[in-house]
Amino acid sequence: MDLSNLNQKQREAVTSIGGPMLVFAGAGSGKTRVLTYKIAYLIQEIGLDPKNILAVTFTNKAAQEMKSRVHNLINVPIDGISIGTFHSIGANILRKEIKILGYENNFSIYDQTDSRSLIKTIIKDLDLDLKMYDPKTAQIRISQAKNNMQSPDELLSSSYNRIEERYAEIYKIYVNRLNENNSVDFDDLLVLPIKIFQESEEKLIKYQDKFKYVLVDEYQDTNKPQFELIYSLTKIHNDIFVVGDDDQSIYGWRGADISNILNFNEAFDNSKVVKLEQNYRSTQNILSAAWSVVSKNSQRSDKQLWTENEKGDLISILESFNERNESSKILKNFLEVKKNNQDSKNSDFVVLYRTNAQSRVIEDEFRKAGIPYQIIGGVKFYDRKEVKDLIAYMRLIVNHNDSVSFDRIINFPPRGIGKTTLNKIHSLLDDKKILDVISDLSLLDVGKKQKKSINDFYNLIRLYSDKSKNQSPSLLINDLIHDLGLKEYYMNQNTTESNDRWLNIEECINSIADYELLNKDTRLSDYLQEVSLLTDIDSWNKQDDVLMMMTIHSAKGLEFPYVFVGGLEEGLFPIVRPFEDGDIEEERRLFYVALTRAHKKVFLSYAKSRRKFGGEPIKTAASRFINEIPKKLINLDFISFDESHTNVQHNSNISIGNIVEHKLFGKGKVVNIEGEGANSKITILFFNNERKKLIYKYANLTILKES
DNA sequence: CTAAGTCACCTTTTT
DNA sequence: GGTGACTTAG
Repeated sequence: MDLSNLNQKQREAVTSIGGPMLVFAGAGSGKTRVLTYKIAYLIQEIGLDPKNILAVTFTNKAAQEMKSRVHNLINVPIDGISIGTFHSIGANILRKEIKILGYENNFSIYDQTDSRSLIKTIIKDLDLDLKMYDPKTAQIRISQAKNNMQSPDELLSSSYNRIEERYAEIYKIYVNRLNENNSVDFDDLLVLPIKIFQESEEKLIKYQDKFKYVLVDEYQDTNKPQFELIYSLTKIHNDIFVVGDDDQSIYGWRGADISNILNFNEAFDNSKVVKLEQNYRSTQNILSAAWSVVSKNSQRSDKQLWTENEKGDLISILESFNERNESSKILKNFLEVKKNNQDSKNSDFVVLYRTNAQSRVIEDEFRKAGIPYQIIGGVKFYDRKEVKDLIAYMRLIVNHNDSVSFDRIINFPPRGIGKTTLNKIHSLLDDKKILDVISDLSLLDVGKKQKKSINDFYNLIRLYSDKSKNQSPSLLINDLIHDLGLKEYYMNQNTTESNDRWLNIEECINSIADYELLNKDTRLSDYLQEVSLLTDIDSWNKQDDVLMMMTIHSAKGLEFPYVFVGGLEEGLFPIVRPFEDGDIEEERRLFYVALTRAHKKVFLSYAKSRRKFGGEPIKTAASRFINEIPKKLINLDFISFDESHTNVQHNSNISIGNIVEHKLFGKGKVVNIEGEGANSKITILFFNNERKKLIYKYANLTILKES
């Protein structure tokens, strides 16, 4: 195999076979190349069968790309390889083995919304107050417990008050309900395979034997179950190869444990470490800026990127009056770069931001200018109501236990089944399948009309269930939509909104057809699994010449010649939450990730005031991260004040983050300010955890500490 | 039971 | 400025 495209370190990583290896791969150091060559090398030079390789990537898209790159390198079919995200690999294992745990292999995969609505039902069933026992909090607690691999009983015994105990109780019921619904949530996709391996030595050996070589990308963002999974799979043969960069660890908030990478050689005996420090992506100036920022972090492995690339442009700072102004400056600079670089394409540019909410204003500006763009993230296609409704039909057709989907569609489109009737159905549930409950309506005490429509619904689902055994998903869905009269339903409303909804249904039909084309002999359940694990980024077509907009989290692993980062303001990036020392080091790593996406040029932008929730503008200050970049790397010419807007009043000396005292309510922290001056409304989170909104001029606050 | 209208909370980040 | 939960009139 020709390895002349690799530098010496990369070659070492590729050719050193056997035993655990950790590759510290800095941003732009050829990490993907190393992984691709490694897989190709294992197949071609070592003679490993592709089906004995497990490769974990961070997105499904990355998996697809890796597969085709390896194929291009060695020209041998590698269809047998197991490659995908942790979640999709977990799902595939469960499809085959979940019977051991008392589920059927046609299980549904619940997303966050589905799982939250199940939790909500449970809290209501327990007659608990939804204000006191918040479904969202419960969901977070449960997810954390699962990611710590804590059982409901373990959570219960570690609870320190009544409320926490209740959450543990909700957790316990939730686990049972999922099981009764023959459904799993996202966390289960990681945790249940581990459980199978714990309970069945035979299965564990089977998979240890199958996955003779295990490779993991973005290792710095693995969490406890993910570590556990690969640890148990590789325990015997020890052939594990991981690639990562602790400086790019940005998923701590969802349980990713940076110590997985920092302590790799303690977990895996006799491991080797290779550091890739030569960067091929960015200019020297960008790298120096990135370095000056991330080196402020205390918890990091020792390494420093270097490059042979030219110094390049300085980093430009764009200062704006407000978020609208910011958007137009981004647009203006985009147009200018394009003008000065005639061969640059729209797709050479990306606009990054900390939160999805920031995209709207920027989007407006580019739409008005007629620049084609695509937004990744935000409200996902498969999260839309109409799409979820359709998916719920498919799920119930496949899985008759799925009560969450049942509840969703029993009265959609409206067929006269209300809350009362639904409650009566649920009271007959016991441990039956939800669909079987309505197979016999003699026990159900509801009106004639209701009975008729429930019965029609039952027959419809049964009919399509039978059809699904020998009809292709796309034909099936077309018929179903026709039978439900969905087109008429949306068209009759004849609003822009309902028209949009119908278009989304059509897009959904297309996506099924596409999926069918790419995957022979697809069953409905395959498509459903695909859909639940798909993210926006997976559907991004790189061929399209469009400018991209996305959060920095979504941009992980991507690169662009020109990068704009918007909203570099204290409180937004880095984001800070009252009474919680948010992880500033993780925010800094996020900023590092943002900078290192760029090949040629970075624009950092901030606004001096910004609206939140469409409310009054709030004064904002430039992000500390901007000040962490040495002045010599910054192009100050780009700082321009908007003269027309300089007469802003800023007479109140109170600002977000101040600790204040109120005569009546005591001490608290300012978390929000709406408006300016004496009439501004100050939101204060008092130390007794009460939140109050006060008018500044009446509140008579004493500022105890400036933030 | 439905549809239309009001309200509260929201925004970190995602598989 | 958007969503989902709750309310109220038919």
